[in-house]
Amino acid sequence: MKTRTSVAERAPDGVLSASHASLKLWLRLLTCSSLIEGQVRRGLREEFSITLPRFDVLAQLDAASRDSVHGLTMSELSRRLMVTNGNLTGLIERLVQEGLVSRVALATDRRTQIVRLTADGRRALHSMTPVHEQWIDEMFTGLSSDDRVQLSRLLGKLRSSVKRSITEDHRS
Amino acid sequence: MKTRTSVAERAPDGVLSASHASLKLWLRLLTCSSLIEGQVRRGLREEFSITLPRFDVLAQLDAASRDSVHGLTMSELSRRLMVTNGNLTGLIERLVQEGLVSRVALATDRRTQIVRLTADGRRALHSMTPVHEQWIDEMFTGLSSDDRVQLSRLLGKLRSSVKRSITEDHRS
DNA sequence: CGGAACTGTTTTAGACATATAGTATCTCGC
DNA sequence: GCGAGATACTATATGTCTAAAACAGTTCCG
Repeated sequence: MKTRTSVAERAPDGVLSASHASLKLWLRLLTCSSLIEGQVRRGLREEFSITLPRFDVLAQLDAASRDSVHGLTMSELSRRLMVTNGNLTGLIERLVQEGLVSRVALATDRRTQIVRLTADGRRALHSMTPVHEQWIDEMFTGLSSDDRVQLSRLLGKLRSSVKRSITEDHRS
Repeated sequence: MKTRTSVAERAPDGVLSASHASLKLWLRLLTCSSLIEGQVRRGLREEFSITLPRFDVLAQLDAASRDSVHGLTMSELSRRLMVTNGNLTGLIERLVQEGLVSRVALATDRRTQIVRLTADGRRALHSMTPVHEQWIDEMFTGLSSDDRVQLSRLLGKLRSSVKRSITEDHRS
């Protein structure tokens, strides 16, 4: 994680409230995200003795293989997982030790490493995904079908807004 | 963070799609959260040379003082920040070193430590909050006023749903 | 060809984060 | 009072995580 809260939720419902609208929205988003992530993390640890980052790596590799791509480079993987390259090095190293993932240098460019799921890795992942998905489903039960559609739409819109704000942003 | 992605976003738009609805929603939520958090983290580091967790501590303490509470205990603070007690110990230790926060034992119960903003801490925080809020505002510009109301409502609903799922959950 | 710039990865230093175990203090029932 | 349990916090071990620097291999261009 990473941290969890960012600024106090409670604000006086007076004059300042309106200007804090975005802030409150962000805090609410962060709360949901942290709660869900915490549950998933705990579940993975207790049921499968694996950490969330490692699970994420396996899941991304599996998804990539379904797109008929044979493994991913370190850079591509770190981009998809939204973590830094340096972070990934250690993560993959541990997964290689555990035999869940293989890492081989690309012949045509000896700088790049191609990471793949091993048979063990794929097997392990497939034993976890249904349970993982069930946890998520359970946490979302309070939302109606329409709610989900709306939420998905709004989050998509937010993602675009944030990304635009990031690319335009060249404060430095 | 903590990690960022959890399971691949792309899923075949075929038969399985429907059952992955919650999963996709969760990934979208996590993406938004990670993007925003990353920007805030970067901004705080570049503009103010402070980390997000430390900023969060200061903000929580300030918010608590506005509620006419004189400081917070370690436990209350860790609850509000949604981090473990052990984590907070080191965090506060560093903030005390920097002189932004003070920590004194409660006379009536020598186990509990009361944490407060120092004058320096309050000053530092108040120089950061307007800028911080502006960053958030900017990232949310793509959402209309109505979008925000809806998103806030849906996230509130989701939060309840997740919390209920957590309290009911006694797998072990 | 041969270096300059670029790209892909690893290394390093420091800060978070969790879970678990341990210490100190308080509370309550007897 | 006094011990059992509860509570508040700290210590330890391990695992992310980032930013920045270092390293290695490629490409580009004169």
